[in-house]
Amino acid sequence: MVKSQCFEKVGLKKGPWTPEEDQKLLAYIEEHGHGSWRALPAKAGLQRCGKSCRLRWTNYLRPDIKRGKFNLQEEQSIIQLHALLGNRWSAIATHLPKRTDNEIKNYWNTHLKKRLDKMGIDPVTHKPKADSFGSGSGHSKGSANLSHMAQWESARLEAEARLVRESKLSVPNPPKNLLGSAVSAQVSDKGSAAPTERPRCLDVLKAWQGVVFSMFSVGSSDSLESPTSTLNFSENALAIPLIGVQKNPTTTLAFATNNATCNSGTTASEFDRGNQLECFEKLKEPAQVKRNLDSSMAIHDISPYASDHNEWFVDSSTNENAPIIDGFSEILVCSSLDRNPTCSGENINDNYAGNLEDIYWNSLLNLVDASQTGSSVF
DNA sequence: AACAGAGGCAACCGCACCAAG
DNA sequence: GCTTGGTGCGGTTGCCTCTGT
Repeated sequence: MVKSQCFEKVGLKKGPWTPEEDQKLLAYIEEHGHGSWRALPAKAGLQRCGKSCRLRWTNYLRPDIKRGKFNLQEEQSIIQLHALLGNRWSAIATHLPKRTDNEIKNYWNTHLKKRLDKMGIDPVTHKPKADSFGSGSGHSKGSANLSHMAQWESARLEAEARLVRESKLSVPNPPKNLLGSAVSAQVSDKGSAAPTERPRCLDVLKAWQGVVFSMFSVGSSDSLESPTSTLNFSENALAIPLIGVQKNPTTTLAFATNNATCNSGTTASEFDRGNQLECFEKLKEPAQVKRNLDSSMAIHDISPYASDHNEWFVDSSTNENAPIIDGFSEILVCSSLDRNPTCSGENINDNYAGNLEDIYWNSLLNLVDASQTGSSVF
């Protein structure tokens, strides 16, 4: 199948758009909506191909686009989402209101990628370049679980995308009033369902954020500029939790923060083992974990840009969510029994220890569940 | 002031996917 | 089931601006 590409057509203009062209395109869409992009240029009196018009509209002219510098929160979200989703810029863009996939992609390529690289983090895998996560015999279970989280999130995003398409079909060609509301595929899905709705919080992201991003926050409020935090990786241990350990060796277990059965308030040594096992049984039941995740995703509508957003970012000055991080750290430290005298066989038997990494990741997933109950953490 | 190199970003290109016929 | 048109998406290019010499 050979399609005629728009650039093959003679007489069509390429290159930068002039203000006059912008005006024509804007005026036309404002009046009629875009409808068929292919037919639009002729109707609008533009010597451009439809594709070029669509690109100009979605990346530049759309009224709901925020331009200018990315703030720290946006940067953090991009990094975390990229860790989960890879180069799926449109999916990432759905979680960054008013930012286009193109803009995010450019920002990643020109800023964030280099910055991570400088910090010694592989921008593709989001692991330290001297990989201590999945060392030796391939990836750790943690990586695998993270991968599952990403898969779920991917599935959800795809479902969202389908909804977008469906909603577009049901409301074709929204006219004037489309301006001022979300228009793009990335944004309109939420907008069409409920105009005031913010994009849903990526609950997986929240959990991920709470744990992973602490690595960027240690010792610097502008963590991304701080290469020191990345130097804390040690062999065979997940680095992030270890940072917590270094900060507070007698921390509390809070890895299932809001689950009455599984929760906290006890120190590592006090932690009731029956309680642990009951909790872990729940956590380790994949269907349960997935149900938790699904219901969390279905119920919650907490934007990463909500006013309480900072609650689940690590604030290195106040250490607000340190309990979570430290909780994980405790677990992970205990996963390396030979290195940590506080995790002797008295406290944790071998089988249990063998599953600790599972526990870590399942606990991460459980954090998602915790947010359902109105956690103060999230 | 002039030039060169680097960085940033808008736009292009082509593949992939989907729906309609 | 196949073809075709429309659109979405991610990678890449090339122009413009900034910065250093």
